[in-house]
Amino acid sequence: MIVATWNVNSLTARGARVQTWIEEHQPDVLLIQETKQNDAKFPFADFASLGYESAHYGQGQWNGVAIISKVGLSDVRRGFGDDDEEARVIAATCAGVRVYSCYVPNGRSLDNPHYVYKLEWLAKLRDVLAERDPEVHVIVGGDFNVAPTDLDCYDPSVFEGATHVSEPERAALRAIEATGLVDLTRAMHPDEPCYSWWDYRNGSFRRAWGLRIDLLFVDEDLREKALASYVDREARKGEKPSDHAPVVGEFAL
DNA sequence: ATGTCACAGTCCCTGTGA
Repeated sequence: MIVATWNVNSLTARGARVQTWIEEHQPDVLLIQETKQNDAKFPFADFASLGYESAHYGQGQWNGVAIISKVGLSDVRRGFGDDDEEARVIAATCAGVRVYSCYVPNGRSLDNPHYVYKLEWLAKLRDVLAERDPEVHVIVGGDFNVAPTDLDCYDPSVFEGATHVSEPERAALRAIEATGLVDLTRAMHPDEPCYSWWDYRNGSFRRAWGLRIDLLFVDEDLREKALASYVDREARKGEKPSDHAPVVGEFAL
């Protein structure tokens, strides 16, 4: 089973590239973030023609998360069931695995109310995951907008006093892991940076100025069944790329 | 740090968010 997560930075702008990537990589499940669409615009038919069912939680101009699957898609849940109006999380069951597509708030700056929202959002995600059925496999993927350790950041000195690397954000990720989840890419590549995002500005990609902020958290049994995890840097190259590359996990299921 | 991109509004530019 191949599961990937990809922040596409507008599915409207990225539709053709996303379709090509799916055709070439044939993921069983793709977790998408930042569709920036409402349901009326979401390309359900295009994905269906490739053999995928889709579930979308869209909002329009901002945010928007989706799950597409060719191994079944049921029990879809949108949001946390609270009064948050931002479309940042969708869950579904695919081939018996509970999968989540998450777009964690950016935070903007440490003194911004959006940073508080980010920490509260991550705490809510932890609470949802803490209450899950331990008998069911789970994959929580997405753009977490947090680099878990300094290895996940090309130059920690540049990020002093900034979001994405602060201790409270990293503690929030550890709290999620403490529910029994493993950061798959890091578990399989303990020493390589494995960046997944590069700023569009400054030639960041060619200079390798990246962050690893797109993550796949899996339960401990799935980690044992994992065959590979990698970032597809090719998808960051060429015409009109997203600023994020897909992160892939492969499992013997 | 800032060499970009995408969006909406009201247009071929500006503000916002990332």
